[in-house]
Amino acid sequence: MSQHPVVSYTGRMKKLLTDLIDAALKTLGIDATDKIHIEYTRDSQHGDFASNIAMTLAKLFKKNPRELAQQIIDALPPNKVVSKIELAGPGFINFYLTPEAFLDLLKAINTQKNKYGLSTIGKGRKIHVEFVSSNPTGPLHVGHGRGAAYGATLCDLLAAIGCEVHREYYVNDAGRQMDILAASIYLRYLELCGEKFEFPLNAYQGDYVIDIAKLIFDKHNKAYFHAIADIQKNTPENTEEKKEEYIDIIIENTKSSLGEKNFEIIFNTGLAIILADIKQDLAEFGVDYQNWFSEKKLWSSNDGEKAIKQLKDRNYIYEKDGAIWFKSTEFGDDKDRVVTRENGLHTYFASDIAYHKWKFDHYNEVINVLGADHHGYIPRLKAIIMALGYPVEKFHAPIVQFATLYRGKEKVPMSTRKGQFVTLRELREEVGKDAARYFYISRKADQHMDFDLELAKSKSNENPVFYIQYAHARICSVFRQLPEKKLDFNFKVGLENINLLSTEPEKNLLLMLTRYPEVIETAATQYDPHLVAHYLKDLAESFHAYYNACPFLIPEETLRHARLCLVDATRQILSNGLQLLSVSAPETM
RNA sequence: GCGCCCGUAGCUCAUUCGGAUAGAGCACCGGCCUUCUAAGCCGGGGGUAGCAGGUUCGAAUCCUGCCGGGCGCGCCA
Repeated sequence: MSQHPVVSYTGRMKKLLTDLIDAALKTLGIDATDKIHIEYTRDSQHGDFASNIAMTLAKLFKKNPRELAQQIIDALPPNKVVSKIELAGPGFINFYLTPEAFLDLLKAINTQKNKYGLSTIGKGRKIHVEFVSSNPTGPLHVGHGRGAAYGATLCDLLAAIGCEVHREYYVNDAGRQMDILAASIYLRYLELCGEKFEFPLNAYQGDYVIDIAKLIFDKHNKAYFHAIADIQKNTPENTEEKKEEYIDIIIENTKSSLGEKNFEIIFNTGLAIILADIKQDLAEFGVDYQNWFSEKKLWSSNDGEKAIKQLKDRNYIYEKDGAIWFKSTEFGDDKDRVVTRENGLHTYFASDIAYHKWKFDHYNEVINVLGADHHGYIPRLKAIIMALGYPVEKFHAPIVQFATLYRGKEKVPMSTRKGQFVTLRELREEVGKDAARYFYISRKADQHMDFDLELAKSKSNENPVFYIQYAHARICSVFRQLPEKKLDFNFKVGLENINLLSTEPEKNLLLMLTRYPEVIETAATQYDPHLVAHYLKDLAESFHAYYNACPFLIPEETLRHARLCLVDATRQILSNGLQLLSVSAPETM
């Protein structure tokens, strides 16, 4: 065996048993290595591990599964780790392990410390991950928080299995929504100048817009002032039916009154302040990016035109009704998509073409974490990738479902434009970063989630994250008291006496520990961070049960050392797992 | 209307991508602190997995239909 600092221990115990069964099958003249599947048992009455191999092969060879299972059992080579084998049910083979089977496990955890669980199975994968990418038209709200927590944890998991991960936030710093924001800021500015008028229904109404206007007013006073009548000229009625048209004319008037340069100053001031706020918010949430990708730059750098031209050269671009279209239907999309509008402006979709070309030009895998409202986008994104000639199977777009907010039983209405939302920052301040990070990823991403603010605020102690952290703190406390009680802990002696760890809770805890590397691998490769959250809860549960069943700080030397070996390994795994989730592992609580 | 996601205990969710008697937390009931942190442990009640079929040794999981919920279907972003 070569001496890598980081070793894959994934499925070690499973691998061991797989090898045993494989050997048995070979003696029976059967070659079916890839059919062997070992699983954990739900019930300890079925042993520690089980295999359904006899049932799988029985179907193939038209044999009696129980008879075949018995033959396999009889042919198993002798070994030191299996204490008992049973034939059960329709043909399951159940394995019971000896404590010695876990010797390497405890040794590895003790040696590799916070590196334990890392692997190299993802080595060579260079992955671009885009997540959150909320328009910089306002602060992040709790809906974005889920995407942020999911994306960040996913990235950390992929890095943990050895992938090279590039985290990126796509900044929509061009386009109509940003113009609406600039106009909204300007209107609030005019209010500060003393103008009185009805605010457009479609403008951004949050207080943060007023705050930005105040900054501009404080600095420049009335330098940008134009009469509201100029801004409102030619507008239709300010009604729900005509709100889109209304705001577009407001934008036009604002641009022509202010002039391009001054409009840009307002625009950029708003963008800079909001983007800075988002960056700080995410940083405080433990979410870091390698790059903030500017949509605007895509076009100022000519990448946009180049991407469209590439599609044109491949004959996927045509003209109709004065607009330029992309033949996405050729790649399974419902309808073709406009790239350049009749008015000559490129669409958001055109930016996506250029951006995804850029991604695949620099990375060999692309993950785009999308909010549930963007799921309809996936077919056209795939169309882009296929049309440009990139491998579509290297593109993944996991969907993060919305978190529906509740205040007690009352649903909280959410609208960015109306400024009615609970911000991610508010949530963090109320429930704390640890609880928020854990809670967000504790559910499957494609599962709808109800987020009760009252519960999160008033009873944050009920959050399972505290349960896990408590287990960690308890262990730390045990080791703190070791010297106080004039006792010591010798890891080597503990290992030598590992066979003393024979009680039910000890066996359970050992079995939980062996699962860790596989949980990381599965969570990473299946893009399912929630598996880690649930695993840690289960691990903590096994530990709390052990804690209550067996004392650790006892006079008997050998038993004490053995137990503390197990307890210390548990602390290490709890710490490693929490770190992956960006949740703290406190030593006292 | 079409497309995607989903429907599991009173509530919020798991169920190792087809395995054995479907599990936790919260809530409810009963026990456990002169002993390593009671933010804990042990025990109990609680289920036709939306409904109806199908596939097979075996289905919450795969297929079909129906019912119910969320989201999406612009020359918006």
